[in-house]
Amino acid sequence: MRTVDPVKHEEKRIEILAAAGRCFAKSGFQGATIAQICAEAKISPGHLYHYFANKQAIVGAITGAGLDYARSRFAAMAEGSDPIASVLEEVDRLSAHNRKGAPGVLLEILAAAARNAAIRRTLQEQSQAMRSLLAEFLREGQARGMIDPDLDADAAAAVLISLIDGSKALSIRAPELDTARSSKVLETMITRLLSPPTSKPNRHTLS
Amino acid sequence: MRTVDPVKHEEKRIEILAAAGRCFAKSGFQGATIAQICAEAKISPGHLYHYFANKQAIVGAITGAGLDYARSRFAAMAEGSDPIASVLEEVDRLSAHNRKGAPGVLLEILAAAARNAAIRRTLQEQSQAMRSLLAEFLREGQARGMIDPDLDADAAAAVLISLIDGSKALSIRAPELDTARSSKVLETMITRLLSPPTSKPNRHTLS
Amino acid sequence: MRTVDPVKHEEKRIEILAAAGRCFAKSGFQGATIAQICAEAKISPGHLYHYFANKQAIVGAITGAGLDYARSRFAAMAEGSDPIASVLEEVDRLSAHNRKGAPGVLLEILAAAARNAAIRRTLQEQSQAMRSLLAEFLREGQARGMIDPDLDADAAAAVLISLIDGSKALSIRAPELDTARSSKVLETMITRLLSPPTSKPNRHTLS
Amino acid sequence: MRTVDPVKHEEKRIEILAAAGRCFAKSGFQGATIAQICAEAKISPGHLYHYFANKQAIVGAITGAGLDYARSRFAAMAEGSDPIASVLEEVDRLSAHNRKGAPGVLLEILAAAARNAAIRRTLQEQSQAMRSLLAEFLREGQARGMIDPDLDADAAAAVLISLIDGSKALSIRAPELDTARSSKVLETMITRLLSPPTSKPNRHTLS
DNA sequence: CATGAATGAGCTTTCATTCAT
DNA sequence: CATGAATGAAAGCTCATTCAT
Repeated sequence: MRTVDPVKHEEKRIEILAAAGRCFAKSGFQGATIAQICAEAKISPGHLYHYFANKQAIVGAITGAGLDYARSRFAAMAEGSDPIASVLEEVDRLSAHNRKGAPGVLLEILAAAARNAAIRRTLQEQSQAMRSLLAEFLREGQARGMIDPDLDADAAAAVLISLIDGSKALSIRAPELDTARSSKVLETMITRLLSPPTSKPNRHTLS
Repeated sequence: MRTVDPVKHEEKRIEILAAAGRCFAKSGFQGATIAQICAEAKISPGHLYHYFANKQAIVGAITGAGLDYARSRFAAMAEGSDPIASVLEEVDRLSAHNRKGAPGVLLEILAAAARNAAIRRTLQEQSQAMRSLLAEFLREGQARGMIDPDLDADAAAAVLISLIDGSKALSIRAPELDTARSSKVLETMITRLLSPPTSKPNRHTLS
Repeated sequence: MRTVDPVKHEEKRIEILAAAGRCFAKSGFQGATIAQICAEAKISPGHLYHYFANKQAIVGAITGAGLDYARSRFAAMAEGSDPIASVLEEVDRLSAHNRKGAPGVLLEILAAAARNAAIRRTLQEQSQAMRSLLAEFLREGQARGMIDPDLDADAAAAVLISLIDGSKALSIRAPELDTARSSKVLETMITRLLSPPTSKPNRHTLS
Repeated sequence: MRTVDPVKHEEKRIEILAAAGRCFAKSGFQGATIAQICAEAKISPGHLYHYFANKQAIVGAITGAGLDYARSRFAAMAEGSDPIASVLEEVDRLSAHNRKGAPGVLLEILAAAARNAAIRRTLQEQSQAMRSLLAEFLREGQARGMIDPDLDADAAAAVLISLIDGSKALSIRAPELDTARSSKVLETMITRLLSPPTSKPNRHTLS
């Protein structure tokens, strides 16, 4: 009788998620209210429940989307020819949002994951996927002699990912800090970690 | 008949804070309720307000105490003779709690700081103090030729601190990961960052 | 599907105000609880806050409405031809409620105004408006030779208004008193105050 | 064993009542808290309950004391030779406090009496006593030809007392008003009400 | 006498969620 | 599809009162 256009439905859903994302970034998962999200998305509270079963579902979707994005970035990374440069670029890009003073929703997700099993599971699945991608990329680099062959690729991938989390924290801990300077240290650190022992050209990042 | 024992009062206060800390770790700052904290501390809701003006004050005290602890660790660090070894030890100690699966309250503080000005201020003050301590320590190491003299000490200190935040995140993202392996990468990374360029003894950390 | 009927909303608002008025008259501004008002209005506690931001707003609306009514009566007064008769009629009408034993909310407003700046302001604005109306009415009477020209019209207006407050108090102090007798004295008093000195027909009010 | 000095006990009781009176004047009967009263009286909450069974008892005592004072003033009145002058003086004195901007606790009592049976009873007993005193005084004046013999003494007494309530209200409704001017109207009004019809010397109050 | 720690019922207010229209 | 009125279960917090010391 009524043709529910699934495309339109999906579009609206995404629109609501975007609004929710803005609210979550501003007020946190618990702090943001359904009313706030509805106002931002310009729909009524009742209508929201046509798209999401409850608030938790919105949080879950945002969490998934946020992590999906990060993972997609990592997938794109595998295409570069210089593995270290690719990693640097990616880390830089993902911590770039910090410069705006908006820490985004990542810290919120991490804190929520510590308490909420569903979020935790999503986070861990996405993290594992990212880690696999990155580790594989590092191993390829090792095979090509461009990355320190002694490095534990899996563990190194995990640590590199956690650097991004750390850089989000850094933007809150020290907003007054010159991001150029801290980025440079970050790059030096990653470069020195990944570079093969004999080659020392990476030292140039400090000069 | 007369004097209130201020010692007893302080003891009770600390007892309540401990209970609150447990609740916050379990449910988050917003998720934990006054009733929950009171039950955990075995006092009545009304009585809690003899010790704290409001919930925010409890959050503030917990935040302050948690950060104080971290800072006190950094102050102790300055006493070691080998600066790199001292840094490694401290980073290790502060991310050690992760192994228990209890991420503690640090991620909660970071997420809360993004939205709450009072918490943010506390966090930033403590962070700055820690950064100063650590930067000074690094500079001394540079003067003694034990740390790369080209390193931007202030920025390096900031990044090192954020590594701890990252390691907390890591413990949630990948609890299944062997902490020994990730710790080793972490140590390698720090060692290579801090070591002076000519000396290559630090490479041994991988072997 | 669409428009909120603003008429219905306003009707409900008035309904709630009426319920609140009954509760305030029974229990006072502080004594009446939100739960009590909701029960009286047959709505849920949460729903009340769709119509009023907080309890104070309800008190303010009741205060405003109560005083508006009194002022509207004074405005109507200016139409009589015999000024003294008009004043008597109005004073009588406004203290008439007392006979039911229900003192209404006026004394509550007066007591609250002594401590609450917002209520005080409303009360004073309304009082000033009433006083201006009444003073102007008296001055017209003086011009027409029907009111004692030596009378300070502004001060007399203020005193006449306070007579109504006093009559509310009287109904509580002495409910057993014959209202006909006290009303007669009140009328005599007002008549003798307002009448021009030479004419003595006003004395008849006692006979 | 322990000699409870009943004099000291009574003194303390009065001290507490004075403190309570200040708090009630500032915050109202419901608004003032036991803690506030204790702070003002410089005693502990527990100790307060050695002197009063509960808060209601304090309110009752304050109510009684406040009304006692007013009644005592009326008793003193009976000694003057010119009855009208005595009444004027008394009304003036009792509304004098208003000039300080402090409306005192009378309006609070009136509002409370509308809802609380115990307070109402106290108020009505005291009011009746005052009314009897004043009515008798007026009757004596009538016998001596100094007060209008046609006046209903009882009702007039009631109305005169309510004038004082009204003047308290006036001080809140119109604090900006010149008290000298309103007092003068008040005096004129009372004088004209009470004066015997033939004598017209009272008119001088306006000149 | 005197203290203040302790209680717990009850207050105002918020908010995810439902449902008649 | 879409609305927003309506619900009601908490939440944080207050405060009169009690009681061990």
